[in-house]
Amino acid sequence: MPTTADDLRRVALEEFAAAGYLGTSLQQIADRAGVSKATVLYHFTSKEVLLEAVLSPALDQLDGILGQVGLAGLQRGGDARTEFVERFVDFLIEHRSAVYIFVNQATSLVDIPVVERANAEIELISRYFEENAGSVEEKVRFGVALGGAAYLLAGAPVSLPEPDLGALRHALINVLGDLLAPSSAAHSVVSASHTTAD
Amino acid sequence: MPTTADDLRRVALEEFAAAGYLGTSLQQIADRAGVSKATVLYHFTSKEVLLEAVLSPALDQLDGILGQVGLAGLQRGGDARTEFVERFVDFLIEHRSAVYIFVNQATSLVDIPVVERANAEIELISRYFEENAGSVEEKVRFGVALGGAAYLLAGAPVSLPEPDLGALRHALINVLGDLLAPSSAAHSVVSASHTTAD
DNA sequence: CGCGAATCTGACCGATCGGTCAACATCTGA
DNA sequence: TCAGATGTTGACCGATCGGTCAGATTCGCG
Repeated sequence: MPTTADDLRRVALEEFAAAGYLGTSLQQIADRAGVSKATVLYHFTSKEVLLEAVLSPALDQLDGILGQVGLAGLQRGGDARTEFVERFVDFLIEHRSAVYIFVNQATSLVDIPVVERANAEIELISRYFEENAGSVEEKVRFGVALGGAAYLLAGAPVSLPEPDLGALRHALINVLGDLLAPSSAAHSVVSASHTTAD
Repeated sequence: MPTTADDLRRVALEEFAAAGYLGTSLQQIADRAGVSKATVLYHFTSKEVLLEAVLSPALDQLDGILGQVGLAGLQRGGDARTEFVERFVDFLIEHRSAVYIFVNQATSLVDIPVVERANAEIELISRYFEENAGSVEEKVRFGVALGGAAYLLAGAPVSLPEPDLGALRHALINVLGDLLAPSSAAHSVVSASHTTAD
């Protein structure tokens, strides 16, 4: 059974992603969770602490992915890249609300520790892709992949087949695979065998 | 010489893009423009009207691009697509702050007419790319291109060579050209002849 | 049972929000 | 010159914000 704190984390995640951190009041979160505003501030000492509790699980998992794949392999672009893309897409889908928050609202959420942690991790990954040939374009490719995926996975007015996450995952792996391929060769590096049927 | 209304539009555009529409108060805009808050509300009857005045020029230009290129050509993917990509990238760069606002803050700005107009235009373009083969992946490619470019052009933590917009433009045309190419063939459809030197 | 810890709440606080208004300054053309 | 339009301002308004606090309620456990 979900505890009150769990409910509040879940509701806050949805509201922060849909209406924005600044656009969501503690009163709204309390109402949707069926408790009073004072209860929210009992479980989380401030709105910032609530945001941190909402984003931290996603950032922890991102840390894990970077550790497993090994960032060194991303530079020269071997199998580590294709493996990274698959794990990265699964991460983006599973934590799409959290990713949307710290990708699309980071610029307006300065001086909040958990947001600065997210920015640091994004910049870290970006640097490894950058150290390949064609520095500027490589950076652009990574930035477009990250920002584009976050935009697409949360409320873009590009009506997607919402329940069919499998097809979305397949398409994202292909598109991001192309974007993050080490050179301009090797299209569709992820074969259909990795995913369910088209 | 810039009028007070011009100053307010310029300052509001920067603030809305940097701190978000909800995160920017009329007092901040007034202070940065060197006038009182009441003066802001004299020139623009409400905060929403100010937002509309800030976003409308970009949306008008987007209308113009769609009219010139001709949306019909985008479906079958001929020369119209490559021409569209170049015009689109120039539009994204020139109006990057406005694009960032109505791409990354649209979900939290519901029921605001100018934002709904922006969503309608984005959805319109998306539909033309969708009617090609591979519906889902085509949509994903367009969504990633738009959201990614908007993310990259405004404050992404992917430190770019800021003054060198020419290199950025070149890279974006290549990357978006790849993403929006009608099939999985024809990499780097935009040759170097279209841009300045590398 | 009973008692302390954990949970929850309504009332309240200062600050800031977008917006209104009457008064004042400045400019313009007859 | 002077009257009306235009521009600007400080004072003020109700509403809502994040956050505090004392007290009520419920829970776990000897």
